[in-house]
Amino acid sequence: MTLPQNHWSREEVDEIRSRLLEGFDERNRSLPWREEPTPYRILVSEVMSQQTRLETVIPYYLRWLERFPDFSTLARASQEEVLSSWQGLGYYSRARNLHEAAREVEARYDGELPQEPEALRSLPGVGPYTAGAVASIAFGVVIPAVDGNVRRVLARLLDDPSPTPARLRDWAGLLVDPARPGDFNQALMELGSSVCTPRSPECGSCPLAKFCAGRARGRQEELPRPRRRPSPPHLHEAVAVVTARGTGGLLRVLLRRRPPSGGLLAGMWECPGVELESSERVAVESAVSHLVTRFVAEGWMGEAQGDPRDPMVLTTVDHSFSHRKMSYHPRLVRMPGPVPTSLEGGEDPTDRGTGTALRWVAEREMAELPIPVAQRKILDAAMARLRPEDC
DNA sequence: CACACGTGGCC
DNA sequence: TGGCCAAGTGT
Repeated sequence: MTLPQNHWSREEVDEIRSRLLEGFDERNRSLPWREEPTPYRILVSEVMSQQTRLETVIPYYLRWLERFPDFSTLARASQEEVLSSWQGLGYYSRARNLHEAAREVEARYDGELPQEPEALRSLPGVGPYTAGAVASIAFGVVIPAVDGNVRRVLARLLDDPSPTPARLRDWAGLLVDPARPGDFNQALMELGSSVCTPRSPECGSCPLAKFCAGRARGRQEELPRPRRRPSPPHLHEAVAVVTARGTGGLLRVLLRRRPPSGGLLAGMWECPGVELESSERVAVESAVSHLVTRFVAEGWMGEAQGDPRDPMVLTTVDHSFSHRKMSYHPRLVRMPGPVPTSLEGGEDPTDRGTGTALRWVAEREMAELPIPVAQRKILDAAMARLRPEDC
């Protein structure tokens, strides 16, 4: 392995830095967290940006800052508020970790984010990349920040198809400008996202082309080597969209909260569902029927008598997660109701510490609850189906 | 090291 | 439609 100091001379390292920073200054991209950077805002922006495009992050960031302007506000918020604000961004453990990090900052650091990379690293949701990014951007600590963009740029500069994390850290650490570490790190990332792109990199306009070993061999397009992933499994789920009228004829939907820690979509609300062995129509009908029978037996309809009307078939919703492909097979089940007043908005009497809970949610409350994208689609379709009629 | 963990955009 | 990828982290 080539040692960092043997690859480029001192003068060449200086030139790489100045070329990169020059382009960064000229472009001078305007981003909300660059307006009035504070450690809190930089941390929020970096966590939101994990595995997520900046254009997607910006509106979430702006809303987040209005709702949780500082560590103290975030630390005092409920998990439900936090997840609601994160709803649609994905990787919801980031929100739970950021929430917990804010509480640690309040409790252990007197409300001030620590500057030391190791201290940052110990906060939940802060790994090597985020610690480096926050330390360098918010505090001027001379430390690299290696994300996917930087990895690709370095793989090409060094002509290394599979650079190890240690090698990437060493090279990025050699290059980082001691005078402007935060700007340098961002410049390297922006080069990767705008010029040194995964496909069809624009080497002609790259300020570092003359230093690029991959380019010299004409194989920049093959660097770094992509990891092959097996295609994720395709699963099926029967979904019961159970509705009833409550006080004043207000429409309510029976929703379930997923266990609040660990696992897919932790703490998010959804329509009750059952994983299916087969996607056959009868399997769906049977599963939904079982669910409804159970809800009635558990008293969710209170003293109400009568059977639900025949379930209505809603359009199947296909949704790809990062590691599985789901087909949701929803049925709209209208209960005779009314929802007993004692159950409206109340706690789940059948929650025996499983972490899951059921609740009759008014249509209006759904906007406040953290509900994943696929479930939103199901609920929207169900509400649209109900609206034209009087049920 | 491998895998879980969301969503949206692009081709 | 399907595969790839994005300012990664936790286990």
